[in-house]
Amino acid sequence: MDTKALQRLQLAIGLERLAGLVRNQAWRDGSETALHPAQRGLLAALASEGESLRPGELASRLGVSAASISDSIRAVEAKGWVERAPDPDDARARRLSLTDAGAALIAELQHAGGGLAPLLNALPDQDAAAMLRIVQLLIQQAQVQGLATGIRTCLGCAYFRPYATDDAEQPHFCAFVGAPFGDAELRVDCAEQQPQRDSIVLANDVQRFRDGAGG
Amino acid sequence: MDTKALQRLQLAIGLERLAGLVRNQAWRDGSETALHPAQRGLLAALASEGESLRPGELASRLGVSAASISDSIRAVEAKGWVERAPDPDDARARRLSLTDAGAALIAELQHAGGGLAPLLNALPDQDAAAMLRIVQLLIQQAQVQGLATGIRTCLGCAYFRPYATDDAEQPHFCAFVGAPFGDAELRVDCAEQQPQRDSIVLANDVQRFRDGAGG
DNA sequence: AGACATAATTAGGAGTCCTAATCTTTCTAC
DNA sequence: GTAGAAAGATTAGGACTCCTAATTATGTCT
Repeated sequence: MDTKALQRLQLAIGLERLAGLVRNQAWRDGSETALHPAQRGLLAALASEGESLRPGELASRLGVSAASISDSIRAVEAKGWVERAPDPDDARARRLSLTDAGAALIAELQHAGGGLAPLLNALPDQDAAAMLRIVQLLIQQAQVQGLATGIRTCLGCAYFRPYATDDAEQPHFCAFVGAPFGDAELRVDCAEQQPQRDSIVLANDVQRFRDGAGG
Repeated sequence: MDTKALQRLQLAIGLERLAGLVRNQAWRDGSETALHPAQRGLLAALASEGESLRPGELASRLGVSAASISDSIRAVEAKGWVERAPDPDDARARRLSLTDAGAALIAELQHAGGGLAPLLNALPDQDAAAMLRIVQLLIQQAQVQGLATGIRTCLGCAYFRPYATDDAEQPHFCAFVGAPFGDAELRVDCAEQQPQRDSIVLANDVQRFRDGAGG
């Protein structure tokens, strides 16, 4: 096996174990309020949205099937953290929103940082920024393959202009907020994200983003 | 929320989604042989070991409880991929080994690369190497917190000498194989790994590894 | 020999996922 | 305007991953 293949295999093993860590171990911090990532993600999505969401939106946001989100909704509804209401615009649909208890819980969890935060806080700033950029690349690649289509990253956003400035510290530009920014401010879940209609449009810029050095 | 906290939150969200991708979506590639990460990890551990393993070793290697590994063993045994035999040295224990069918399956899966490989192959070499280094840091941090104790990384190895050479390309040194190497050759699952007895010993070197630049 | 520790398993339960089927409502052609 | 297709949500059924606690058998130490 050549060096590159070995490297990718090691990376795959590492990511696999990290993923297992995230979904099986790290969230069980022993506290009363420990919550499985699926349920936490559901509450977090509602909290970040501020508004109510429909089950279908939630499913695509979280990357699971409609049937699965229905299961998770039942679980968090039974615990009194979300409410279902009919959708005034579409009688087929429902609107989900956080109860006060649910809002308080997710706020507390995000403030406390959760099981993964201690790992990430231990990361040097430079590595955290690098990781954020790499995560964008991986997610974008997943989107190209039809996975993870609901994730609202900068790299998949119509407003994103990678390496559009001359400033090495803040090389990117967001056409929505009209401001330059750097790798450290990249977003993985941006409420203002506008999915690119045509992924070809930014192909060149994305290439530069891939190269990482602004080249 | 300050910039740093926001960044870590975005990173947490991104890793969370990536973890979900790995464990829920990416492995379902539509092929007949698609295998859940838990079962694949079990077979891969046996394959990389070459020898038979005991359930307990497997459990610590994969970071799940003994009861959970028992479940997974039942599943792969029912499919004819592993065999259980009594352990000659300890009548309480069992030895697990791959059947021919199991060995063929895992070899095929690893050759094909699996669901995650296309994402990783799309990553520029430099980013893959950076990622490998960061993954080591995250896993080491997890180990410090008592999670993921069974993962055999360079950073947790008694033979590892980070930044022990003057060569910027191959700054690290492995005292087991007696050779210098770079970030791209870091191992996440090394059969020769010898866990450090005292994590204090290499504290200074690890600090340099954290800083990333060999400084 | 007695006490304790260790290896593995089972029992029981929560919960995440999936596909397929069902029901209702809305959209789209004719 | 109405028939048929499409879309939103749910249920049914099933595989499976996890856990803790209890159980059984075997080792080890004094």
